[in-house]
Parts: sequence; structure tokens; C-alpha cells
Amino acid sequence: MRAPYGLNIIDNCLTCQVREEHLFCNLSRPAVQKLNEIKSTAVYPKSAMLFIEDQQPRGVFVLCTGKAKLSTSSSDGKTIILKISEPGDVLGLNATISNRPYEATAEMVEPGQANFIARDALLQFLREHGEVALRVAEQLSRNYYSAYEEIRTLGLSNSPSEKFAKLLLAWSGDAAHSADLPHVKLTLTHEEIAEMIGTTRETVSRLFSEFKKKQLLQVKGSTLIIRNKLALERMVHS
Amino acid sequence: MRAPYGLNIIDNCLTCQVREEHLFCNLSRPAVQKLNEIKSTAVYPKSAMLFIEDQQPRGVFVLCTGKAKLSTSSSDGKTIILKISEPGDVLGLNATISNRPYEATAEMVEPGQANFIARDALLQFLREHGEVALRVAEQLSRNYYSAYEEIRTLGLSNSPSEKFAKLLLAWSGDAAHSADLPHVKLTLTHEEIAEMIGTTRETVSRLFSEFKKKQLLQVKGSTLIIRNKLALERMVHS
DNA sequence: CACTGTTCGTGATAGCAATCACAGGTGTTA
DNA sequence: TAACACCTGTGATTGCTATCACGAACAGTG
Repeated sequence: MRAPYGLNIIDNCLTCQVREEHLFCNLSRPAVQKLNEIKSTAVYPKSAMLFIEDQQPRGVFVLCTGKAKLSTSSSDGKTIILKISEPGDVLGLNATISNRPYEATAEMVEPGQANFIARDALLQFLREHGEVALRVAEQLSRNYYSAYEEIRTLGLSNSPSEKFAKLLLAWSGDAAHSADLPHVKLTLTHEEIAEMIGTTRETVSRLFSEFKKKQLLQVKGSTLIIRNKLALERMVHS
Repeated sequence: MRAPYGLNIIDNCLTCQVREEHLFCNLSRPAVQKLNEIKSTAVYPKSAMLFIEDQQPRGVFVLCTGKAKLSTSSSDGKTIILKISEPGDVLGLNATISNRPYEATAEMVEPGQANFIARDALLQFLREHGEVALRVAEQLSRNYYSAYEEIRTLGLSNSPSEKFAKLLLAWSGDAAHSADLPHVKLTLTHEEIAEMIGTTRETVSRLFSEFKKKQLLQVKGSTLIIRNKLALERMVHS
């Protein structure tokens, strides 16, 4: 895994190509310029920690390439995964804005690149560019919504099968379709899936078996195929 | 309950006396002035709905007096209570900022008074007063943190007793102490408590019995006394 | 290729909490 | 004061899932 990190750094990933809703997109020319001055780009290997729960916030990370896992854990070792962040996501924004400790740990699950913006520089920047502060508010609001969804999932659906179905549907949402069936690349272990839906590894294993038997899904190597999206939606039925 | 609502309207509760962290506090003179122009005050009876889940956001409510219950529910009737809002809290901010449907229902559990600020006026106001936009970001960030805590509670602690202990500790946090023991006014039904910790009414009843027997708490009329805070903290042990 | 560590599948068991059922309280209205 | 609606306590039962236990599959490494 000692690949040539440091090579092929994407020059300017703040100007995003991907999704419109991202922070730092479609900004005024001077704002973009200033951002480029205060950001610094780095490349991270797999399982690198961008930041760790309870650390004082140093600043935000804008993920350019790769994926990062956001998780939190309790004193007795139990862990929950809150989100798998994709390129374009801004990590550590809440902690940085409110100057509270990072509420989660961000760990790269795939090697990738991220821009770092130090807290002081960011706040200064926001004060100078009021337009962007509102964008930050919107981003925080989106963060809140996804946290909120998480609460609904954990609080309202008690059975693991329901939560598992919900997760599969979320995955199939941003999946490639081939022959009309959504295909998802399976990058998480059963253990990690368990941490996402608040259950145990064994239960996830059994859920896979059960869902395969019911023709809801199919696994080919590391590719997961959703075979009956409708049935999954009925299980969630909310 | 047909009390003389409309009387005794607190003149200007936006300028807050209570807590410094509240939005709309310590603003510049012109900002306060403008706020007073665009707000409108109303009085709500018990169980009045300020807004309902999935409605298009009309604007934000700043609670002046009384308490409001924020809840969300699934199609099969299960409900979770997210938060009991106190005077000074801003309700509906996320939905209003991001122009998505209200994510929860806000219902008055005690009669009270609230200021309403319509969405358009608020956004206009924020654009004109960049200073406040950052404050809004901070507020959203706080909202996120409490949502986050909720996730941790629901996701990391599986047993109802643990969650119940956590709730009691949260209550005792802002409680009056008499003879060194925290006293809490019990305004919620067991049903509602159950909805806060994601369990059933019966289980809450049993938890009360169990905790009484273990000398952890005591109930006198509608007053709840925490008798052994330390033991509760050990149960949560995080 | 043997070795080691991780991931995965699945049986057996036990315990906890949801569910159902019902009786005793409390408060409110006519 | 009677009637009613709601809240509270508690028993009995059942089902689900965490836990323990083990072996198989797999990947990386010397």
C-alpha cells in the first residue's frame, strides 16, 4: 500500500464538478481565489485518520477523492458508523464552526486526497465573505437532515431487517443500473454494516442469508445486486 | 383552558435575558430593530401545533414562554420525541434555511408565546446582516450536536434502563437542588417518556418501579427526586 | 506453500423487552 | 356523583436478537 502518494495531486478540487449543492461551489471569483490561498492539499493512505473524536477542532477537510468513514464509539467499545463520506463532502464543519471537539472520527476507507482549511483562516474567510456563511448554514442544515434521518432509522424502526432494508435502499439510490437492477460495489465488511444499523455482525450475516433466500438480493463477488427493490420498500413502508 | 390569551404579551422577547448562546441575542442595534419589524408575536394554547412534519417551511418560531414538544413519527404510528424546547429556542430553523419540509412536528405542551418570522423576511434579513448568518450557522451547529447526542443514545446504548438513566441525568442537569438532591417537575406521561427513549409505556412503568426499589429515585406527587446520581452515572458509564 | 489474521456462515442458548390483558388510579365534565 | 377518558402498575407469554462457540473461506506475507 506504499503507493506513490504525493503524485497526481488534483490541482483544484474545491471548484467542484460533481454536485451543485456542495459548499464552496459557484462562488465569486475573489472568494475562490482566497479559498485557494488558505487551503492545503494532502494525500492520505487507507485507514488514515483525518481527525479523531473529542479532539479540539483544527479545521475542516474537503474530500476530493476517496472515501472516509465517520464513526463514533462508546466507552465500552461499541461503535456506530454515521456516514460514509464521498468526494465533495466537507468533514468537521460542525466542530470547527462551533469550536467544540470533533464529534466523530474520520477515517479513510479508501486512499484519497483532501483539502484542509484551518479553523482561524476559515472563520476569517467567512467573516469577509458573508455570502459563504449562508452557504455554510445550508451545509450544516443538510448535515442535520442526514443526522435526523439516522435518528428516525434508529429510533423508529426496531427490527434489524427493517434497518438493513433501509440501508440497501439508500445504497441502491446512488447505484449503477445494469439490466434494470441496481448494482452496488460492496466495500464494507459485515462488521461495518452492523455498526451502521446498530446490530451485530452475526445478525448481518443472517440477514444476508435471509434476503438472498427471499430473492431480495444477490451477491456476485464483491458486487451486490438488488433484485426486488419494491419488496424492500414495502419492508420499510414509511 | 380558554384563558385570556392575547393579554400580557411579552413585549420583546427576542432580546433575550436568559442564555447568551441564543440566536438573536447581543445583536447590533439596527439588526434588532429590523428583527422587531419582521417578527410577529402570537400566543398558543396547550397542544397547539406550531408546525407539522412534512409541511413546507413557512418560517421560524422563537419560543418566548411555554414549552414545545418536537416529535416525528413513522407511518405505522410509532412516535419519537426528539426534544422538549424551552423558552429561547428557535424552532424550524433547519427547514426554513434549507427550504425543505419541516422534519418534525412542534406541539405546545404548555401554553406559551412565540415570535414568528416568515421565511422570506428572514432570508432577506440574513443577507443584509452577514453577522447574523454566522450566528445562524452556530445555532444549526448546536442543533446538530443535540441530534448527534440523540443518535449516540439510540445507537450505542441498547438497554432501556441505560437510556432511562441518561434521560434522568439530562433532567437533573437543569434541575433545582433542594437538600443537595436534584428535584425535577414531572410533566411528561410515561407514554411520552417511552417515546423519548424509544421503548414502550409498560417498560417505562417497570423502570420507575425498578429504580425506586434500587433507591435511585423517588416520586412525590409530580416531583421527581434523583436520589443517587452517581449510580445513574455508573449505569451510563460513558 | 505453510502460516497468520481477518472475514464470514451458522448452530445453540439465554435473556430481555414487546405485546397482550386487565385492574386500579386520577382527573374532568355534565 | 356518576360517567368517561386517560394514565399507571403489573402479570404472563412470546419472539427476537445478542452472545458464545466453532469451523470454513480467504487474503496477504515470509
